[in-house]
Amino acid sequence: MSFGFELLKKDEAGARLGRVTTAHGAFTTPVFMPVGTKATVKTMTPEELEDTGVDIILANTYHLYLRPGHNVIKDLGGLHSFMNWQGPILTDSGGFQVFSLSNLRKIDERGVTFNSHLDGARYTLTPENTVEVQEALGSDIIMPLDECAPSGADREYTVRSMNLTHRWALRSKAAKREEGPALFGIVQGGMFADLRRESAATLVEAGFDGYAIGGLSVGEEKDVMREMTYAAVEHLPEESPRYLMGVGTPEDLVLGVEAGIDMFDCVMPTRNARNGTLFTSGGKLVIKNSRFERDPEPVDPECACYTCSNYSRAYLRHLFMAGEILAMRLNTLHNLYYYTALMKDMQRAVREDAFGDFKKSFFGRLAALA
RNA sequence: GGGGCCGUAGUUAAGUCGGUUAUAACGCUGGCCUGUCAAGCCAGAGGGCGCGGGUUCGAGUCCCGUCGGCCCCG
Repeated sequence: MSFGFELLKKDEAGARLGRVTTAHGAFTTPVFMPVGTKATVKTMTPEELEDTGVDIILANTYHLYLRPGHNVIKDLGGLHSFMNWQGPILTDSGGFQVFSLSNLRKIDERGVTFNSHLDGARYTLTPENTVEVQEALGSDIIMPLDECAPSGADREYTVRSMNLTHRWALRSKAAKREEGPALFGIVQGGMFADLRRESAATLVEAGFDGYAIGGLSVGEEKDVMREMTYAAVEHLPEESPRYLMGVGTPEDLVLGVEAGIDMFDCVMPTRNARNGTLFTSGGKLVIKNSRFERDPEPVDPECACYTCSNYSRAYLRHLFMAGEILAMRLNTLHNLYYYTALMKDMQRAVREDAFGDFKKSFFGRLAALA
């Protein structure tokens, strides 16, 4: 297997600089992975992703299994060839859909039975077939099936759910081909710090190529999310990559890196772009607001992206209000550029022993412009 | 000349046999979006019913007149 992680540097607070190697190339961490659920990061071509600085993307097992079907993709040479993205790909297992499509599924020891959100057809995801599907897709990093419990889950439910997730993780590991992709373990444990520690320790004992922290940013308070992150990280090995699943806002990313997280993914930059919210060095900007009707300035005067280099807020607002497809493209391009640039800034800060200063100026600027 | 239909938010319409603060959609304004069921979701503002009379306890709903638009017959 060609997967590897090298920890290049760690600062006193815990922020890390690292390097992940996969079968489809290497990338520096901390890294942000845009979400390309259905084998496309919505509105962007792979070339455009590369140009904005994207290193690795995420795709979804559940969605691709339903359509077009993993065997179709396998027959066409795998996901990389199919979608023309030659960089690393991480696939999520469908575990999040256990949570987000909770009204359409049933969980038992064997796995999760869904009614397809597309046509209602019933089918079952198990730890084993989830691994099989992800291997067929040709993913570089695969995730085991897990249960992402709701934020309000009580301790009894959470313990049961966590233990089930652990058993599924072991079954996933057993199902994986020897020379297959990298497999991460997913720490669960809800909003209970001791369960988070227990979950991390259990998975580390079993041994995985990397460790993800799942089940966060599901509606809990920010400080709870932080506490859970720290509780899990505490028991994760230095020499393995850590992935905080589904997170988050720019502020979350900075705090996550400080907590020692190496990888992140989130729909926020892409979805918010399509819904008219842009991220800037001065905070969020809702481009559809009427105050931008005649604003000739770029979205973020400090941004070097294609959108900011060529178009005014007034034009972007016009495109958005008119429902033009280009609005979503230009907005997505900007947000992804902002996110990847933020990660590169943090990499540089850790490399130069200046992460503390970076964090201070990052939050200072948001506060000053708020 | 005769007959008929239609005028209700910015727009297009719904308003039962007259009965609380006149509906909806789109548009507009604002907010939200965290391992994508998401070009999505939530909320808000906005009209007193073409105009003038009348009947009635009560009129967008009924009657009369009038203005505007459309249609049919001469």
